[in-house]
Amino acid sequence: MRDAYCGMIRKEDTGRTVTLAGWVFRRRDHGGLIFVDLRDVTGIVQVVFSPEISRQAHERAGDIRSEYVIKAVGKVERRPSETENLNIPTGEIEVYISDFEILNTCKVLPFQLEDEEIGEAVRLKYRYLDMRRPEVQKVFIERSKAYRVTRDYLLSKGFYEFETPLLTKSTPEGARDFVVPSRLNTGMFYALPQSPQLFKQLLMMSGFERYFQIARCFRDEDLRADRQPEFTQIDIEMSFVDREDVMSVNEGLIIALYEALKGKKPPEVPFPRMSYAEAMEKYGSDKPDLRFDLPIVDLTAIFLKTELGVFKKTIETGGAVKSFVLKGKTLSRKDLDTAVDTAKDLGAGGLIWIRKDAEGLQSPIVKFLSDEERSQMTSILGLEPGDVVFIMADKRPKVSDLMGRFRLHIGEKYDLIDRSLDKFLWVIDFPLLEYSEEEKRYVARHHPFTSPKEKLAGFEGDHESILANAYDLVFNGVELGGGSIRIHRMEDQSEMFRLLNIGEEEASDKFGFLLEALEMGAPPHGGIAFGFDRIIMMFLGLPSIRDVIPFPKTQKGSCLLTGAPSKVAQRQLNELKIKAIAD
RNA sequence: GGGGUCGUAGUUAAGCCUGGUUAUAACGCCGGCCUGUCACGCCGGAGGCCGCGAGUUCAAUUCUCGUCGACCCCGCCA
Repeated sequence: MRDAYCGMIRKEDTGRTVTLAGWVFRRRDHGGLIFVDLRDVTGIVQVVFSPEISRQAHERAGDIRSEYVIKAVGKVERRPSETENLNIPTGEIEVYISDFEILNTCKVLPFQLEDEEIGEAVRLKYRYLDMRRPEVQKVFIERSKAYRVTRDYLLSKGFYEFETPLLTKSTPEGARDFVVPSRLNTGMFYALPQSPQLFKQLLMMSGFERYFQIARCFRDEDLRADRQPEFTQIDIEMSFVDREDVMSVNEGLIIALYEALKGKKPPEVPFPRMSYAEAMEKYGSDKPDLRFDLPIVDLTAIFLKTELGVFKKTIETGGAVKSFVLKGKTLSRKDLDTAVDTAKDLGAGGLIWIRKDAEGLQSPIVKFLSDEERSQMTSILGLEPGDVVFIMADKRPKVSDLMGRFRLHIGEKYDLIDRSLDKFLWVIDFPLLEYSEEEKRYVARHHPFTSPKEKLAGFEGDHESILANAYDLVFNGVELGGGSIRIHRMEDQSEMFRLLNIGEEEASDKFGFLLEALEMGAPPHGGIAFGFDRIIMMFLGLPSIRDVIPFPKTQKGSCLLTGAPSKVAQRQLNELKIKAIAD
């Protein structure tokens, strides 16, 4: 149909007669002369309709409108020198059209493609138009590149690519399942996979040793800027490996993706590591953003004998006093009051601020502090005039979490985040278990097949002190992925179930097939899964995961383009023996 | 489940706090003119259930409540 691409024509093609096909991007009708920017997937080129070339083509070109689809034949010519457009790659030439054909017309669009400020709802309703925009197309071309880089890298490292079932078994633990009714088995349901976790472990038991899948996963939980109910993971599992093996192979994958999408090497290789304990202590988060330094300092030791009521009470009941210092910013009394309000919005009981000036420490509470407390604070925090200390006191895990979120808020608000930096971080040594208030028992922090760093047999101590052979990769404060070395022996798995308070019957009912496989020569194995969409989003510097998914869902989980989810015909429900109990 | 922001021509916004005139602008659209534009230019024109419903009021785009939708966050989720 065509023999040249719009965006590829260069001055070297001068004199060539080309047949182009594409969309009318912009039209500049001068009456006697009509310019059209013709666009295809490669870019745009200026085509000229002139009565001196073809009276008939020029006349008909008057009817052309935005986004008409045309095929046009013409001769490539150098532009007159003063009319070159150096802002576009094809700006040195133009194509004089001798004949053209309108392949399709186009109604007036609901929004202009060149308008960058269109609301997201309109863009999603007409996503196919939104994706006509070159900047949006670029995202998905980069995404396509990322698939290829992933496959090239993993295949070159001896991995085999698999597909695992989408219609699978609902398993407890983890996220809420999307459920699919089975017509052939009335009253029974499949679940869409939250991840291919159990299948990839079974493939290790099959002896493939290195598995990967670019896998669609489903989780029926509330959406966020970086969370969609269906998303894509790079899912990986390896046999006869320890933690170092998994981390180094996968660091290589992430570096390859970073280089492909950002066109440069990551700043720090190998990626630095931090224990979960340190991350929580210093940054109040298991995914610290290291692009700004605002470390949290524990002041509990200073205030062991304090007269200040809040601190005294908190410390007596086993809580902690945490702080960080904001340097180099001038905060008014109003700014400080706003900070207190923000802290309360985050869920803090309160926030204490102390300002250091030439005379000393200024704060509503400073009169309750002893001289020693003041001087210790000044020296431990290295306070200088102009600094502001923010302090919270609360129960232990809560105060870290609150300070972590407050740290992010202050970092954001006072523009402390150096956006030119990219900070990778492996977070390791996660706790194996965490207490679930809801279920009144310990649950696996990662999943129940994660191996502990030490033997569980006979363990009777503090459940929360057991560390897991697990690792997360964090990038600029966002979790890109995580994984673990798995339990591969049945006796260790039984110990794990004992700690989780899962009975033998329940275990065999829910995961029997996996447990049986463990007893039939399961090799040591471990793996990781990365959020593919998140990687694309982060490496392209985009603010939302919706920007990198062709047809994403809104925050309420609906698709504005198709109208999903929707009601289904009564006949379909009848076949499934399903009755809706609410409208 | 909870907290917050937003909803006005096709699009993006102003007006609303402090109720009352023909609801304003830009882009887009339609018609006319234009042979060197590239966000072409100039002249003229059309286009509104002010998201929806109730309430307050002589009077509501404007105030109140509810509801629907979009977005951000907490819970939830790895």
